[in-house]
Amino acid sequence: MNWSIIDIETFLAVLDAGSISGAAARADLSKSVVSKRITDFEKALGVPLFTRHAGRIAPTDNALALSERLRPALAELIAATESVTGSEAELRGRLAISAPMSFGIRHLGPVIAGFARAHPELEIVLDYDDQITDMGRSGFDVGLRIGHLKDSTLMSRRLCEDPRVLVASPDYLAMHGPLTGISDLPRHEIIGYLNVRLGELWPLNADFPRPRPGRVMANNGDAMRDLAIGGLGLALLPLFIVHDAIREGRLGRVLPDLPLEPLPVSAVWPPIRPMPRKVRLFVDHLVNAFAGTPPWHAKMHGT
Amino acid sequence: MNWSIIDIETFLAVLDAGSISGAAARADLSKSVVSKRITDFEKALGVPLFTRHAGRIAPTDNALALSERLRPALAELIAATESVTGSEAELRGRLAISAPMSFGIRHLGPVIAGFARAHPELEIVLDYDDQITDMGRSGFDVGLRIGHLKDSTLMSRRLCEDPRVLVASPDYLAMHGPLTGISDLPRHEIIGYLNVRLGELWPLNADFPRPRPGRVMANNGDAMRDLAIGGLGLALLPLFIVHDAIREGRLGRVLPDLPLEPLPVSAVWPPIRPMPRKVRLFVDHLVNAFAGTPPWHAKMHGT
DNA sequence: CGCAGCCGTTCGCAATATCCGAACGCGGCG
DNA sequence: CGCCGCGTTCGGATATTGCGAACGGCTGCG
Repeated sequence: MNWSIIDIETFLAVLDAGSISGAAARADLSKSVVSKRITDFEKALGVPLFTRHAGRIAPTDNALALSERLRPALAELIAATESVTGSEAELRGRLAISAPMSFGIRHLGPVIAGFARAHPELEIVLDYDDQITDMGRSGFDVGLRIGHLKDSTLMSRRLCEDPRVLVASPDYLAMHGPLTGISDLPRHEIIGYLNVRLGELWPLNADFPRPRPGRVMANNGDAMRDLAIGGLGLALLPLFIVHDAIREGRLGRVLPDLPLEPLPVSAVWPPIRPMPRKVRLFVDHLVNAFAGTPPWHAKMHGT
Repeated sequence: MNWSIIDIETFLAVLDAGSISGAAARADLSKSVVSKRITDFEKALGVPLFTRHAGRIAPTDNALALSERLRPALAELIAATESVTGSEAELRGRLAISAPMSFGIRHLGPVIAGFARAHPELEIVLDYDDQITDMGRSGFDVGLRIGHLKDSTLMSRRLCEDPRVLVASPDYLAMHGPLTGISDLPRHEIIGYLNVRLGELWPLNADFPRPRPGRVMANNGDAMRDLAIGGLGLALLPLFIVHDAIREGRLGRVLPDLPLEPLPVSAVWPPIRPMPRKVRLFVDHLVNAFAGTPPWHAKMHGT
């Protein structure tokens, strides 16, 4: 047997990145290293894993089937080695965390930094991306999710709640007319969220009047807010994202009596048994950090 | 993560061998390499895996628990990489075969050599040892077994039958008196088989008269035959082992009407799903090789 | 069309990792 | 006591790995 764990991890990284140079950039390695590892792994297996088209690669069917089998086996191998750190030993290995970008930028940095300082032998990988990652496929240990959970195979724990408000800029309203009741909604556009169709973004009943899909969209809340400030449409956004802009008058809240339920913020993780200690400790850390008054509540009531 | 597959395999090999030098000898490596790999692995995990007592090592509880989890995960990882060789690709990797010594020496050499020639990229590891190996722990892919199978968790396939006969040398009989009926049996000794107590070796009912355990024993059929030729007792042995000595008059068959059923010869393998292709092809090869008249039947009827 | 940019592959070289064998200390045994 | 077998450490030789440059191919743009 002449392949290594690093060969397997490189193979999976190239699959996930879709290219050798992408995987190399993520791992801070040179392209030639990644290319050579893939070639060596193919040679060890005796079958091609990728087809090459003039500087482009595409996975073979064999490669896709192989990855389906390698991921859980590798995860178990890693979990086994990490499980052997007894209850009193310090955390080791890698903790990979995914979180929505806007939430992560604002509220997770110091929380995670505190955890990292408490566990100096633990490697932390943070991925802020609003795109819902498939926990089983992407190799993340823990994710934070805003909204109702759709993947019932994951373990989850509620952290806090995230209220949303419908907003628009004064310029937008001046240009597009009044919005004084729900019957005005269909005459307006709403800025799109790239990762979710309007049907899912707009949380109220199908019978309830709704704005039209807008001609602009973005893949995170900060960008959506800025487009709304720019007068490009309504925006339905978490309060923590628009709080400052509302206070500064760049955005106004519209239809404050809309029956919008707050969204839950939860930690989720794959159902590996036994639960990896690093995951348990991190989730506990999150729960403690968000216990009581969430940060944005404190700020809003302090002004 | 700074351990490798080789670290894991070395760790498991040291556990199985019970010592660093034992594992080094099996792998044809120097002691210092194995010692350093264990130390490096312990360092990577952050916990000791072995306690050291003046040149002796003993596994910690952590080590034993870890190995229970690592073995199946590693086996799956290896099976995954070996599964990707499509139906038309040649076999690769390693096929580890265990078989009883006397049977292996006589009848398996050319069969396995033929298989190895047909699959030049496949590494073959042969272990002839009458001691029953625990397939799940020892890392063998296929085993041959003579006798009724006791491990119902293994997959198995019947190859042929192995008739046994009770024999003694003319010298033994001249010295110890006649053996003309079963009532004479308790007056005689039978040569012991190291891996099996007499209760299991003697296949007939407990009511049935039986010879006494002899003062000599061996761990394989060839040695037992030679002890019988040397006049040290009766011996109950597969026909293929004593066939030549009977023909040459060095041994005589006694009580030919004893109701001894032939023993089944089977191939066994662990229930990995999907069945590794190399195992399937090898078992098919064995079935073909032993189809029809077993080799020892042909020789006996040819004289 | 030419050019720039991006892709993956190959190559030579420097740095790093691995393996070997010798030496050492320890415990058990005769 | 000496011998043996055990595991550990060390220096040196060998093998492996990673880097960066060069290359060819393809695409998009002016």
